[in-house]
Amino acid sequence: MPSADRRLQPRREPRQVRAELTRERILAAAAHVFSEYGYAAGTTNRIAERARVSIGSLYQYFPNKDAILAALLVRHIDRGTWTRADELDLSPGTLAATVRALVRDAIDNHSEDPQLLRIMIEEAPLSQELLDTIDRHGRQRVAQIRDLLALHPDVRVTDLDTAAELIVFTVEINTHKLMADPRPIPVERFERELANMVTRYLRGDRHAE
Amino acid sequence: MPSADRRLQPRREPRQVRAELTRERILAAAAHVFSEYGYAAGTTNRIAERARVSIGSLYQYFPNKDAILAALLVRHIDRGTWTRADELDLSPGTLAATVRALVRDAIDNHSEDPQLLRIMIEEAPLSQELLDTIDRHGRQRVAQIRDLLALHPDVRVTDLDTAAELIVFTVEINTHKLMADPRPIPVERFERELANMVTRYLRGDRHAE
DNA sequence: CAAAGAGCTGAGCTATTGCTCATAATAGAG
DNA sequence: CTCTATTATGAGCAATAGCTCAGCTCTTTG
Repeated sequence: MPSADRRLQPRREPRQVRAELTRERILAAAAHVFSEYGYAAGTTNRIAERARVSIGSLYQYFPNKDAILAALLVRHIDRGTWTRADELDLSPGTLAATVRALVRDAIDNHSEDPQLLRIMIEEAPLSQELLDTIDRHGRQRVAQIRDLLALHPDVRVTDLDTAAELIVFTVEINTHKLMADPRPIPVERFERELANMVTRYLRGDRHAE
Repeated sequence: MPSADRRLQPRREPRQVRAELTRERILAAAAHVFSEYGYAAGTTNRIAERARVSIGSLYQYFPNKDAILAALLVRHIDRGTWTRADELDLSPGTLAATVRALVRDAIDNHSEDPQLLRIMIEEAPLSQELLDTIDRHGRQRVAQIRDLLALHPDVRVTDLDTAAELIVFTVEINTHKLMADPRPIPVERFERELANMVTRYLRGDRHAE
């Protein structure tokens, strides 16, 4: 299983509709196969078979197996995550609602194919390039949330940067957990408690620490 | 790469000291190799080589590759996690300190070989049996924390079960993240903010929700 | 309606892996 | 010291993976 070739770009750009369709079929099949078998056992032959495409065709559009998963991941990232900050209410007394919107957004963004998402994040041998892309998006999101927190009058947390990082990660990872859990907590309860935790944290408090 | 044989027990129980040492060397080597290469690329031959043991010897004590990682995981679990509940202070006004102790404990428990731990949890193809073991321990821990929360006078959260599950997972996973992060937050800051979040959540508050 | 290029096919090559087994070395009992 | 059970060895097998390439079919173009 050599994968010395680290290119992630297709070796041939689709020029006909037919080709575009094939590429699409491959990606769709890959999503199914990875999600069902995991990354290691999700073989390229299985993917090709499921896409009803020959293995040769698969390798015309993806230089190697990693590139297929990378394409799926990039596509997911590009679909965007988290509500845009400017659509949120920043008037006093609205923190709970704001946080709740963020939590709900995270849930929505992960309810599509949680199993695939888990595999992409946990099992995939990500290239450095891809890791950087993910990292960049992560930072961007953290920065966005930090700015949001800075603007909201109800936020009384001292260390804004750490707080932003902490809640972005916590919300995201807990959502993953919810989706993957074989016996998950009911969504409403989960959403409420997670939002409560974040809200109370951000509000700070006047008790003795 | 067949692994139809799902046994996790050794095929031969060590009866001489020499054998016990060999087994130990294999496990130590496996920890290194998995931690360095990941599960898939951490081949049994590499492990045997690192342990300075023939591949045949390896297969005398572990029926298959999965069993090696399983043994490492079980060993980690058995080392125990989280402070015993009865050592904690339950008098009023001590919630922050209590939570902080729990957080610190989680950090301590994961600082040994975070990379290996990550691989065990994320990359390992866990058998149902092992999954059940992990699940059981998880439930036990959640139950333990829930009982603790029920006893503490400062805790004002309504849904105790959900709260316990939420904070156990959140603390653990955030600790993982901290360890794995290429550019991690300073530990003290991390510890403080995470503990703050949990404490404030548990305290509840009297603001309008 | 050709010619040319784009797209597709799948048998099979190469590499690698998990693992076996016949054999040798070593340890401990009597 | 001898005999037996235990432990160790490593060449190599069987399985399977990722991936190539020579030749085919289909589209497009002029």
